[in-house]
Amino acid sequence: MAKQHICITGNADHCPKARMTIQDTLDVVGGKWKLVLISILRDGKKRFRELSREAEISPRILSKELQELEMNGLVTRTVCNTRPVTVEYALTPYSDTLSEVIIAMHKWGKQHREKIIETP
Amino acid sequence: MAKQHICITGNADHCPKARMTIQDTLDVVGGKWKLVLISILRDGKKRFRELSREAEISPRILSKELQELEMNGLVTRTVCNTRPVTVEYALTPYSDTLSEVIIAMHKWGKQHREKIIETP
DNA sequence: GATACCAGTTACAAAAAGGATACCATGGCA
DNA sequence: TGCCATGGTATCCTTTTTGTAACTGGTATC
Repeated sequence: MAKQHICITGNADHCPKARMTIQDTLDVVGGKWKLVLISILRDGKKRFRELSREAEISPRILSKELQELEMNGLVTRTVCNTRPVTVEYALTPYSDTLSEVIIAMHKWGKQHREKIIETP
Repeated sequence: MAKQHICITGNADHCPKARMTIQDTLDVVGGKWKLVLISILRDGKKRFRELSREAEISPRILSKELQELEMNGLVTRTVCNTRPVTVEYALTPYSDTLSEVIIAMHKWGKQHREKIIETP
């Protein structure tokens, strides 16, 4: 993750547009968890443990994924001064630009599930 | 890959829709290469070596990814009886259902690239 | 015969991802 | 004082994914 094959020099000839832009997206939001976490956070902010439980993801991985999402400006981390300190994770406005991707994947997953159930 | 967390029994209460459907999609089309390959094949059918060169993917991985895509009904494999045997890979009609996902990811990658270039 | 291209496969290595457990610090409660 | 909960981190280990290099087998070309 975080490698960027963004070619600023712009020799677009050997840099087929479609392939590269999709790889750029995957660099930021690819992998097993990032889109799932964003999709969960679309229901509203959550705390660390809540996310861990809802996504069924171990603290270690969750911590790493959230840091990466934060670095890419998709998620904010807020420490609340409650009695046992709690931390809230929420989506940034910028993450809204991913709506189309998430909605498309959500729709496809739904229709695909229906398809493979009716034709076993 | 190929694990399915599709819960046919349908206890949807502990099966939050958005999360699961996105994971279903990732099971089929997740990973580093599948969407890239599909995106390349949208320009038209390609042979094995062509794909290998265009995606800069090694034969071993390419072979595996194509098999998985074929198993999921997204790609067809056709052996042509040319002199050195060639094999053509093409998208199936069903793969068109992924258009929205691919186009959305393509658009996002493009705009994200522009964003991070202008704000370094 | 030597070379090269086709479509892969095999064996092996490296890296990434994932999981389990223990641990830290803070503070509330009994 | 001991025990719980919070949000993590550290350590160790296993599994999965990805990559490299070499190789097969067939055909065509030089």
